Amino acid sequence: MPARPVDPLGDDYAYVQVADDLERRIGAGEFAEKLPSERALAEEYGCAYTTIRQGMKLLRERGLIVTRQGRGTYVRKQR
Amino acid sequence: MPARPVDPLGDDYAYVQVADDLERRIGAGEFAEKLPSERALAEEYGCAYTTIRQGMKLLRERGLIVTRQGRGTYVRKQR
DNA sequence: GGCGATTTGTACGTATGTATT
DNA sequence: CAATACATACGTACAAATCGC
Repeated sequence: MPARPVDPLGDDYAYVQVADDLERRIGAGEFAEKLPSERALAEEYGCAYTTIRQGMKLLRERGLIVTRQGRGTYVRKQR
Repeated sequence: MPARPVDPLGDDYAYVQVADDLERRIGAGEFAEKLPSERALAEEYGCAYTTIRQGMKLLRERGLIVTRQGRGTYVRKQR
């Protein structure tokens, strides 16, 4: 279940595409608990580190993940 | 009532300093209704445009301002 | 309606700081 | 102490919305 790389011509902004695709992958159970590092995701999605961070912020606001400095980003147990 | 430029050695992060100082100036009634442009504020505060944007975001979350693309940023009528 | 000027929005790449392992 | 990972900050470029002429 690989990442769907960001489409620069897509209707949505890159960071929204990232957030939506990560949400899809999380929903599919791809990340049991911990997500790859932000830099690794940037490579996977073919976009900038800062764009990944914008997407992650969206997911935090959606309540899907929790991020801790120096540790990583984790899938939030349901709710 | 000039801006208090960002202090790189301050306890708070630059973007928090910006937000706090703008809140102070808003409270003092310096901006009747419209704030200077983000780029102008960046010059005033001696920091990057993107840092101003982070501070503005904080102020939006605090409910103090409203921002509209192409128009500008406005002081929110109390509530 | 067009055009340019202004202003906010998104995106990039990089550097450095801070926390955890 | 070193490696890893997130956080902040910078500067730049271009896109998109708005406004005035």
